[in-house]
Amino acid sequence: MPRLDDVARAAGVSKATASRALSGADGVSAATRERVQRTAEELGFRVSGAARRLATGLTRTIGVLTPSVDRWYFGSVLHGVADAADAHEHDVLLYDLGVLGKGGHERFERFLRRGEVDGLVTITWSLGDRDLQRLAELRVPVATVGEPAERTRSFSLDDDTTGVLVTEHLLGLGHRDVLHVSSATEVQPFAASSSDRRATSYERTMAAHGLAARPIVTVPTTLVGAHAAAMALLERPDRPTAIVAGTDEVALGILVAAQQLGIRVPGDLSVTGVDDIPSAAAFGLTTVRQDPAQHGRDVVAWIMRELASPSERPDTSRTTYAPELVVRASTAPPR
Amino acid sequence: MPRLDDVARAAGVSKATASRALSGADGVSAATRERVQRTAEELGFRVSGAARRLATGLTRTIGVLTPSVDRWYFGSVLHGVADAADAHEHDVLLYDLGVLGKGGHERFERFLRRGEVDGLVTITWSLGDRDLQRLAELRVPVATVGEPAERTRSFSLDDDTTGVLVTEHLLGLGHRDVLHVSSATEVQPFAASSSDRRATSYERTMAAHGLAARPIVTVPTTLVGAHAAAMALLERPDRPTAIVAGTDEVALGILVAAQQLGIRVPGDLSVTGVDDIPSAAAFGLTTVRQDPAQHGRDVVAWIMRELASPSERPDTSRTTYAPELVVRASTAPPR
DNA sequence: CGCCGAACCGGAACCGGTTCCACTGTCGGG
DNA sequence: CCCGACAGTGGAACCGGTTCCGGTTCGGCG
Repeated sequence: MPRLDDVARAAGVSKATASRALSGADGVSAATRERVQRTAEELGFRVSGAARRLATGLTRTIGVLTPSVDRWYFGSVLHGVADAADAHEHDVLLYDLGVLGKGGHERFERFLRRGEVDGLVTITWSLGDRDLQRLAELRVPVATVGEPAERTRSFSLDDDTTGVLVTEHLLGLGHRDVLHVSSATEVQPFAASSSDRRATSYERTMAAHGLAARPIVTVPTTLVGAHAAAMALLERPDRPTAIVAGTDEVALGILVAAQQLGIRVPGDLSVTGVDDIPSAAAFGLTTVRQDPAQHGRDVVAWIMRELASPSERPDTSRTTYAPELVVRASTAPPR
Repeated sequence: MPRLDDVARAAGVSKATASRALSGADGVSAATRERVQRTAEELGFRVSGAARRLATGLTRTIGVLTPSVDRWYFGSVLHGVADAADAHEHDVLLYDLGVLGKGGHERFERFLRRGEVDGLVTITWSLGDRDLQRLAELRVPVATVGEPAERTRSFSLDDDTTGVLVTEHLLGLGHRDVLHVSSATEVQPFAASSSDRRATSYERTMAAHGLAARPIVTVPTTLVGAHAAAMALLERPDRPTAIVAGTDEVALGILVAAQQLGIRVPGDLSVTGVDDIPSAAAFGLTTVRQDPAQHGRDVVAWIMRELASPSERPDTSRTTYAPELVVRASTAPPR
């Protein structure tokens, strides 16, 4: 494996010049640079990242702390992060903390001990407020995506509006008896969790129309869990004419349950979700769209800016994305 | 930020001894080791990964090349890889090549130029055979998961049996007119792709029972795509009594289409899938279970073994996992 | 024609660990 | 009692880049 020294010698220059020529720094004549680059190419030279890191102190790596990546939302954010990082010639170091509680925190500790990154993005649910505080002390740009955070910069859907959007939509169709089904957060949230804020925005909207909000029903976040809970819910005698679900997974759980119980959607029941996961389209689910991959790209863009010109005091501002209502076949006027 | 030197000085030993003490190498008395470790702890010392890498030539990192991680299968494998890698104190470097064709290959080239890993796992669809060849020349353990590969070690579901399992199941229920719906592979496969082999195993099973296999129908891999195709398919007059789908996503697409067309499942139509994705349970889909996360853990275990004691010639053996039939409510005897 | 500065380049000092090798002291065996 | 083996330790040479600093060279200007 050829070293920089070899390239330098072969090109008839010093290591210093070879380094400058290859890294694109100036102080090298065009001719020399060209020659060095060609020799490097011929020799099949590859810079040693380790050596470069040691010398510069920069890793050209950004870390991602996330709950299990096998879930759509987290995977999507990660996909966006990877995409943008790659565009900036940076690597992505993945720390999958797994389902919270189950060893996730030890993994986090290991990251703190061992992780070397230039920037860090944490995805919703990964961490509690105290942990975020410790990250902030890491002296690298840290951002959270999926939930507004106190301690760090954050990128997230404007949850205060999602409830308004779907509820208004249903009320506009003539519904009066609208129930909100929220998904249980699996971890102690920072301040008010996404699901809480989505629920609150539903309640606010109902109140604004002089309607009584039904008590929020909370079900598991997974499709299976939501489905099981929905089976019980839909058989209650006081079934509403419309349900605002906190996420698409919950909404789909309800859809499946309804089908199995012979309740027609949207004839007997209207249902809305939030997220616009890929299967939502297939099921004709009316929902609120968000683009997690884009959030991922945006957070990387911010990190890169921060790396290029660090802001004096830690930037803890929040970016919220406007939700977009997507009307499909799961909502209709009540019978 | 304290350096090893500082720790050594504070503990009254040399850098050499401090290094040995902290890295767990022997040649240090228990007392000294304990003392050094305590001082390191007190000073908040963290080894510089960059320096360690430079000195040892080892990155303690394993790379993952994958198509978009926002899809369940890929995300699940990655989850398993991350889990196992963490257990072995290794980091995970993610290279999300994205949807193939769309710049994925340039990303691959970048990886080749820049990626420094001790071991590499590539997930199905990431690469063609020629690329795999180039990876094999990288002098690090390489394994493929999700599909048997010629050039590398591989871990995958035994696709030659999945078709047997579900087809036998349907025939056992009394079905005679069984159709196979396959999903289109998005990239040129190595040899015979998963979907091809699943299809073949269906055909073989039909033949073994003296039944005519219907021509294979191919639909897009995504739920939406499959759904659209299924809408047309199910309205044809020669609708079969049972459908063997190549994946759960396709199966769900069919399920949704059936529901919208008023075709009862399993009354009018039985449907099976493959994968046992999380939502399969909620939909009561009869399917073949596989555990991608486990494959991910296994591949890491292999890499670790290979790192500990490299085999002489490249190990290109294949591990195949026995598929497991999960019977749910989407299959029943034909009417 | 002489002087000055910009452009280019080389030498050498890092970056922070690991590891080979030589050295000391101690202990068991002959 | 002496010698060899061996455990424990320190010195120093790496690993492979980047970058500071100082030295040439050369063109332009007074």
